[in-house]
Amino acid sequence: MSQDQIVIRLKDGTEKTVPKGITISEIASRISAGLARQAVAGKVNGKVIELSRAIEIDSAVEILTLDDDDGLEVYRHTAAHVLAQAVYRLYPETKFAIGPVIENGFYYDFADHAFTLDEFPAIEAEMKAIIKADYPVVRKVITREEALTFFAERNDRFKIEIIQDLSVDQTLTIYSQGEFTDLCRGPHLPSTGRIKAFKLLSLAGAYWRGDANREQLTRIYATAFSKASQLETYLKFLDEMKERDHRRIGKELKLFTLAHEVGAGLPIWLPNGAKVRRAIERYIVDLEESLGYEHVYTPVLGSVELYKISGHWEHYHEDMFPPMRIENEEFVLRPMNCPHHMMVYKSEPRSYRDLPLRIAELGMMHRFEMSGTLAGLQRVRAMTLNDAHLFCTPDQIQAEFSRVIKLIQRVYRDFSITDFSYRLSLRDPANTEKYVANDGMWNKAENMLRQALDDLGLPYTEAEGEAAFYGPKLDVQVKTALGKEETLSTVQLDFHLPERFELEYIGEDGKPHRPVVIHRGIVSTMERMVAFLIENYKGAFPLWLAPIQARILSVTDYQKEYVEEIVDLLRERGVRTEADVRQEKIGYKIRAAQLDKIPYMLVIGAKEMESRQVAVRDRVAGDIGEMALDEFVQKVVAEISARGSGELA
RNA sequence: GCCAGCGUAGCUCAGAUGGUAGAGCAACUGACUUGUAAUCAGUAGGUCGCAGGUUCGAUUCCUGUCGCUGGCUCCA
Repeated sequence: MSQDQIVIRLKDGTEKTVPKGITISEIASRISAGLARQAVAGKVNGKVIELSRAIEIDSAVEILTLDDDDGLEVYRHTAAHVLAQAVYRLYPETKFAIGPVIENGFYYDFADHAFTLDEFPAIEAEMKAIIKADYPVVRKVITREEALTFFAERNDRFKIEIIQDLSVDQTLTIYSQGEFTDLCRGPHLPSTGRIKAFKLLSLAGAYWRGDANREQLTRIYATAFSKASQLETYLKFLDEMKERDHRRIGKELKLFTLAHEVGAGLPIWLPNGAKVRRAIERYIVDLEESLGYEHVYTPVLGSVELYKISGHWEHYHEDMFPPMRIENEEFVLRPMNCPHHMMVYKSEPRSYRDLPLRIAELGMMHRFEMSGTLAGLQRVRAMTLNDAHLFCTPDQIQAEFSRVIKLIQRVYRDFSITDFSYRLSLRDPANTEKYVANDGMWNKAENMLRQALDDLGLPYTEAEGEAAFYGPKLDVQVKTALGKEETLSTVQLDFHLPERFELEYIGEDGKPHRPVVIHRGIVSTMERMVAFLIENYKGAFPLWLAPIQARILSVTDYQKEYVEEIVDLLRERGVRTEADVRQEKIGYKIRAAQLDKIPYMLVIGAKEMESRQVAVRDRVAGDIGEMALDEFVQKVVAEISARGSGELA
């Protein structure tokens, strides 16, 4: 092969010999004219680069189109630059921070101009003009000095800080389109005209570099799609997600209420919500007791001294309600149940024969959350956690951990929760003062968790800075109706609290040893769990969780007594039942029951009363015909105890 | 807490470039005794979040404040 030829391997595995220095777009043209038209970028040896970039060595080459996630990312990234250019034209005083691509869109952070929503139409119009002008996007490698000079001239403090923070050997590139130039790693579309559909979505404050102590910038959220129809579909999808919002459904179905007279973040559980919560509480307590957990009750108040021992006072102070002083002693509302459970352990001398000791509680806690973060039942200031602390010997950690994972999997199956992921939450290495100091302990705990996860073969991601102050944890992450990720279940390995509380057990050797504690929450706090379930089920709870499981509808007044008899019978058998004997047409009552998402409606007319039958209507399947009353009772009782996955309406 | 937006009957929403407000559903009353997603008629319900200011006059304009929503920090 001649010196000026190289070999490229394409996505389908075929190899091509091409001239050295060939560009990505030339390769695309050689493959097909259609691909050349659709190409937005290339991927060479795993790295995404512009179509205009040349290849000098043998490489694996992939042509990216908007059907590839990487291609769409390039597209949105260029859209972010178009947004910045439009802002630069309209409000030249604006300074530019960063404009990354995020899931489903992108944003750009600006400073020195106070944006309002009213300006969106003008910005969008300018963006359209920039797209129409079809400016080529030109990449240029520059030196650190050139870059610093350039952005100093533009007076852009953010870009200068970014450049100064990059390592000296980092190659710097700038991208220009028309009169606008931005510091950027790239890659980008060949020209602005390639953008077809975009929309500015919202405005938000965001701290520079995510640090609340630094300048607050204005962030514009936006999205872009390859086709207008896709954008439409996405916007419609956002609207539909809002229909799932637990705050909306919680109001409609009278599950809970929030009143400012009571206080922000302090929810009131209305009868319907309380029924759901009680069903969950019964379920989890029974299940835990069957697995050897021991449930206790402990007070929601605790002496400040208790939290000084635990370390909460030192590390968690700011998240707690301030102390109240009484008879020369200070008390706080507890933000976590762990210290009380430590005292359960300490209530008597322990032997290795007592371990593992699994202390559980539906423990109510209060945390001072900033007002701006509160949201329905999802983020509150008073919450009840499905908490437990497993006290065990070091040898038992592995087995206990895996029992907890199995419990999580069992519970998620019973609740039909399928969309979740595991996250190993680690200490933030850059901010160690947030955590209790003991590097040996941290490393040991992190390694043990990682080992346990690998042994179980669970897929997981790692997240720095998400650990509890006293130790690393495994979190189970789910998504809310608005697409935000949140933690539902958590398992934490703790070598710290046993130390602070000087916990001991007498080992086989007759000597005292220190136990290890595993903190775990399975069904989360009752508040967050119910919020999540409302969204997951769109308010249509499966039978075993539904606040009202059956509603008995009379066709006329004359069936009133039989209806009451059925209600009494079902209630006696533990079925949450109510009557609708209003003087309304049956269609009206059925519609009302459907809107209330009640799993079973029993239609009772003269016929049914005569034959002691019930006409059963299923929330999803509709009219499923008549059956004997006893037969229905058996059916519904069996289905409740089977905890059927429920029809996701 | 910070940035932006919003705040009209129980709920969902109209409305006037300043002359004290409407609809549907829900509620209540009456008639209809009704067969698988809305029977008809009537009644009642709001100092237009709250407090100041401008004005002859404000719910509409201005300021402050409270609440809610989205986001940031935080987080079960």
